[in-house]
Formats: sequence, C-alpha cells, structure tokens
Amino acid sequence: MDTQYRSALTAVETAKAEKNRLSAEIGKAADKAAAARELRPQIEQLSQRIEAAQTQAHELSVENPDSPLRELLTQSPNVLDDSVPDGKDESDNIVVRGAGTPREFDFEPLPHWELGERLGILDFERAAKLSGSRFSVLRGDGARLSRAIVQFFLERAQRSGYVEVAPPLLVSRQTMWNTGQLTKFADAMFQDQGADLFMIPTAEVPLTALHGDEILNAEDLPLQYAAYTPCFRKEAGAAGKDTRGLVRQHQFEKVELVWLTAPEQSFDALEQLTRHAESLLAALELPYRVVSLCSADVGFNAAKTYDLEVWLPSASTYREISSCSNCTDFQARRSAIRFRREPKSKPELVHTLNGSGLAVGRTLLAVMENYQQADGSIRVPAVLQKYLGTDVIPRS
RNA sequence: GGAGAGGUGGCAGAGCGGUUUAAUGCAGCGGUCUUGAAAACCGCAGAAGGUGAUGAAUCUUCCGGGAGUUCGAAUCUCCCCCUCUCCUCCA
Repeated sequence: MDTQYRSALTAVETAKAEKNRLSAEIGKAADKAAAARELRPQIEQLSQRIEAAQTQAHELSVENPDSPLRELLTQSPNVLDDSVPDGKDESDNIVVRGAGTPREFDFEPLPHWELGERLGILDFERAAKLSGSRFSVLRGDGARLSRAIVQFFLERAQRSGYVEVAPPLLVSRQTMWNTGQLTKFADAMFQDQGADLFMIPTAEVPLTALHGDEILNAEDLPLQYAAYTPCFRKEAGAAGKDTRGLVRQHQFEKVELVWLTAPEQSFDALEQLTRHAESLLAALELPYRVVSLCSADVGFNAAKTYDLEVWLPSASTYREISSCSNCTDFQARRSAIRFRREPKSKPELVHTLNGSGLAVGRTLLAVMENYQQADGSIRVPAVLQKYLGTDVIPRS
C-alpha cells in the first residue's frame, strides 16, 4: 500500500512541477494574456493529470480517515522490547522484586469499606445517592488523609527532579489520539459531544502532549513532569468487578509522572521512574512487589511496562497501584515531539514514559487496611504524620 | 453571551494577484579583520514529504485550519479555529 501511495505521490508532484514551470513562464512573459492563451491547453491537460493522481494518492494517504493504510497503522500497537517476557495472559507476568512482608494480624482484618464506614471517613451510600455506583465521598480524616497522601507524593516528586504541572482535565480529540488513548480507552472515556472534549482518563494524556509539535534541544532532555489530577473512566468493561470500595471508581485521583528522553536513555529512565514510584510504597512501609508485564498484558502504546502491586490484607493478595511504561517513540510520533542533538542536526523523535506515583485512592485504602488496629482505628504511617498532625485516626 | 481588532519563519515586523527562491531588524551559524574579544563588514540559514545510498542533486507542500476563484494566491471569496481589547456574566 505504501509503495502504491508513493508512486501516486510522485505522479502528482512531477505534474505539479511542470505546471508550476508553465505558470512561471506566463508570469515572466511581456504579454501575459497572450502567453496564457498559448499555454492553456498544456496546463489544462496537466491539471487533469494532477487531479487523477491526487485522487489515487488520497485513497491511501494516512491523512485520510478512510484510508486502509491509516486503518492498518492506527490499529498497530507499539513494538515490544526484547526484555518483555512472552505470555498468553496476566498469569505469565513475572515478579521482578518485592519488599516488605505482609503483616500477621492477631484479629480478622476488615476490608477498607467496612473500616471507613465505621470510622465515618468513607461514605459510599451517600455517594450513590449523588452520582450512582462507583463513586465515593471522603469525610473528615478520610479527606484529610487523602490530601496528605497527595502532598507527600508531590513533595517526593519534586525532590526527584519532577516539575509539577496542573494541566487541563478536558482535552481535545486530537490530543487523545496523539497519546494513543482513543484506541486504548476508546469506550472508557467520558466525553462532551458538543465541544468534542474528553475528560482525561489519566494525566499521562496532557503531560505527554505538552510538547506536541515542538522541537526540543538535546540539553533540555530528559524532561520530567509530575501532575496531580482527578481521572475519569467509564469502566464499561468492568461490570461486576470490584464493585465495593475504592478500588475501581469512575473518578479517582492520581499523581502521574512523565518523562521525555532521548531514545538511548529511555530504558534507563524506565528503571528510574519505576524506582521513584516504588520508593513511595517503601516510605509508606507498605508491602509491595514489582511485576514485569508479559507480552499479552502490556498496553497498546507501551514497549515495556512494570506494574507495582501493593498488599491488601482483606483480599490476601497484591493489587495494582502503579503502572510504569516506556512508550518509546510511539506517542512522540503521533504527537510530533522531536529534539535536535546539535543545533544543525535533523530533528529526531523523543521517547516518552509515564507511571503513576501513585494512585491516591488505592494508596488510601492500602494504608487503611495495612495499618488497621483491633479496635477499628487506623495508625498513620510515619511519613504522613506531619501532614495530619496525628499518629492515629480514631473511632469517633 | 455581545462588539471590535488581529493571526506571516526562533522573535519582532513588511508584503495585499505574477522576478517573493517571503523584504528588513534582532537572535543563531560560518567567515574577514583582531594577540583574543567586541564592533564593523561579507556569507549561510526553517519544517514535512517524494526520487536517490542516511551522499550530491532535485521536486512537492507549508504565511492559523479547511474549501473555493485563477494559468498563477501570504495577497481575492466563503466557512471554521485561536489570540487580544472593551462590555456582560462569574469561581
């Protein structure tokens, strides 16, 4: 298809070159009207040739929404890195490392929704009254604990070199397409039909698109951005899954970390990014593990992904709390994010990476469940105490 | 929501149907001069794509976006988008 497209394009361009030449001849002639009359038949013929070839080229052009070539390319995911383990589903993911040991409880640990309702800090019933299922109300120390977590994450991000950004939460269709979300989250996004705006499913979208259509200087790389935002997802394909509690909500908060790097730096950056996210769990003293997603589980736009999973006592299992991906040049190509190695050298595509650092709601529930005490109160992790001004969330 | 003004190369800013391969200035790069620098002077300079060897060369497209008029459009017509100013409303 590409070969066909290019030969049609060559036909268009050579005919155009000839036509331009004739037009310039008229422009240079002393008697322009006479020259125009004389050359008219030739020009007319060229115009027809151009139009025919243009129609042919347009049919396959990637600019054309109906082009089969575009369709093919749009549906093609990123190329996986060689280090990604082969697998047929998530059971083939590989645990790379972990830290912390699940705590031994001398009582039956409660799920966070029960703890939260007893403490009066989580209210799912009233949330349902306001907005239906998959929403939550945080109240009192719950709201404050959530805010403390955000503050803690952002301060850590800043110390690790990230520039904090507060981006728009609604973005255009073009921006969504550029970051590859229209394929990945096509049915998952809330959308305003009239203005054709989408509510972001993750801050990865505005952060990655920030430098779209720009040519950066090599010395500006890597760029590191952090944003705290709400995220909105329909969760249409998750009917009946995680219906209780904070795990899967239509609206949740997240601190997102994004890097733009030179191509040769991106896999090293993925390790650093993952370590940054991981260090937050370590600081909160939550047991976790790092998982390298297998070929079947890596998302559409990523070449390699590490998931961070946190221990949830009520479920006796590890649960995803962060996902760190190297998207190589996949998003950069769609968004036209380039850089120059030297002032005179050709622009090259950057590599983009993103990771949660971390999901706020899931951190909140992980803290609640792992730090719960026999009397139903919750100890506050040491690193969060200065934000809350207390070391325990008591039963009221 | 209403009214007006405007969108031109990294920036500023001309051009308003055909020697525009977009003037000029600043910034940038190279050179002359200089022990070195500055100043002055001279020259080169953007993006995307096709053919081609990632060379040389060459062609096409790009003056907010799209469509149109014309042999020929930055320049004329229509639609859309964005920015600024004033009014209105408002966290």
